[in-house]
Amino acid sequence: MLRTNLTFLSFIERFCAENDEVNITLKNFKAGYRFIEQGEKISNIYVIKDGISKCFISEENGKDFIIEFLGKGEVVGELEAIKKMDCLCNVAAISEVTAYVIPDSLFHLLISKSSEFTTILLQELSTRIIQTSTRASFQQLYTLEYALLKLLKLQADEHISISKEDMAAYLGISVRSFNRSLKQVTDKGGFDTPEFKNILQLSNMKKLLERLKT
Amino acid sequence: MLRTNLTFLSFIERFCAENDEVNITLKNFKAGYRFIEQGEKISNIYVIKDGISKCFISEENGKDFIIEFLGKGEVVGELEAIKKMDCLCNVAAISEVTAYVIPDSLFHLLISKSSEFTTILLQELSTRIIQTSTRASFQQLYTLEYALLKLLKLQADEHISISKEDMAAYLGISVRSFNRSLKQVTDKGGFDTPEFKNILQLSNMKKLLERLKT
DNA sequence: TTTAAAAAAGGACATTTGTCTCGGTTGATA
DNA sequence: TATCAACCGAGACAAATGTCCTTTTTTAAA
Repeated sequence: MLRTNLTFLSFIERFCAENDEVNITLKNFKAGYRFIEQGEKISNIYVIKDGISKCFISEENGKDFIIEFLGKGEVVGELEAIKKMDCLCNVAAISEVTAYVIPDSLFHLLISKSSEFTTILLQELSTRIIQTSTRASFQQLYTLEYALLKLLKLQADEHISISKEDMAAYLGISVRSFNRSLKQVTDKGGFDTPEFKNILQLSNMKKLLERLKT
Repeated sequence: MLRTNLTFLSFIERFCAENDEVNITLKNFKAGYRFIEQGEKISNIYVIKDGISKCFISEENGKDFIIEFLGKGEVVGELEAIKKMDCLCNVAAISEVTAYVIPDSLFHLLISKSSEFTTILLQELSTRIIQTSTRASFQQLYTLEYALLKLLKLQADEHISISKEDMAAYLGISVRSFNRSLKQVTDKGGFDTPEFKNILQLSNMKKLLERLKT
């Protein structure tokens, strides 16, 4: 659920180091800041150097669906550059985020000049298709409880914690349903370790943080 | 829902025409034949020349989820070649299918030697991500009735018809729910045109066909 | 520390979806 | 044509989920 791509990140950092004059900058975003807005035009690609973002689609009925959480080395805006289209999703910082900003002209140049870059990009896009498809299938065909369990375990494994609102949006359900399933899962036991208590407690604090920063 | 990529197809056909010696063959699959099996290893890429296939994931709980219906020019097996992994999905012919079979060595060669090919491939992968994400969001956040309407309209637009089982698997629901929603939709009217009656009637025949061919 | 305001959690009910089952329909065969 | 079998559709009930509203908890201020 938290996607990363260290290969991509090191490529960019090496490229910056080796090309002083190059037109890549670093930007900082505060937690909560939405740095890409669905439907708008962009002319840059962002590569996350640090922090966690969420990439989500806002549907016309007012609901949000989180496509993915993005961590180190993940790219945003490359679909828009390749397809020359308006932004498909919103992207917002969940924690403090630092990102490389790459003009799309340079992005296209890299594709045409560096086969190493192209290979990395093909890998990245492939991984996304695989993950998106696998998840769509999983969430449609398994019970919520099962999906929730998986989500909690992932957070434990990756030592992160995500607000309840975001977890619900990721699962495509209401917060009410989320709470209900959470209770079921915890009642059945298995999650009364200090680690999980921490994750759940942190989930609440995340909300607070988001509010403070906006 | 029925994806096609005419650019890809013409590239391959032109490439074959211009390179007599090239190691690309044509294969035919009868309706119903599953030419790629989830979990197996493959060493070819398939490009559909004619006919319609379905690409689906079989989950461990016995349920299937249809990722996409693939028409002319769509590629299969390229993720597996790029990521060097076992097959993510099953792919089965729905109608009679003709496909170009391309060894993955040639596929990799094309990526490294032809920037035109690479561009087409990047476009294809991007389109897939966009479609998969958009659909996942839509199906999670809208009512079934809404999704069903969209699905029926698409079939009318593209002059195709798909079996009820497959439509249900595409929507990630049981056939029972599918029938229920279908009744709701038709009761509310708007679908009593001859065209839609045809589509629904054909849906039943599709099932019959599938059975005959296996 | 107490109190008021805001937010999160949970109860109650309605709606949706799945499972199991039965009855009617269709098609094949004698 | 009569009969059987397979299949499809839908009823009945159970389980899951959403919406709305009340209760509880948390936060902020006096």
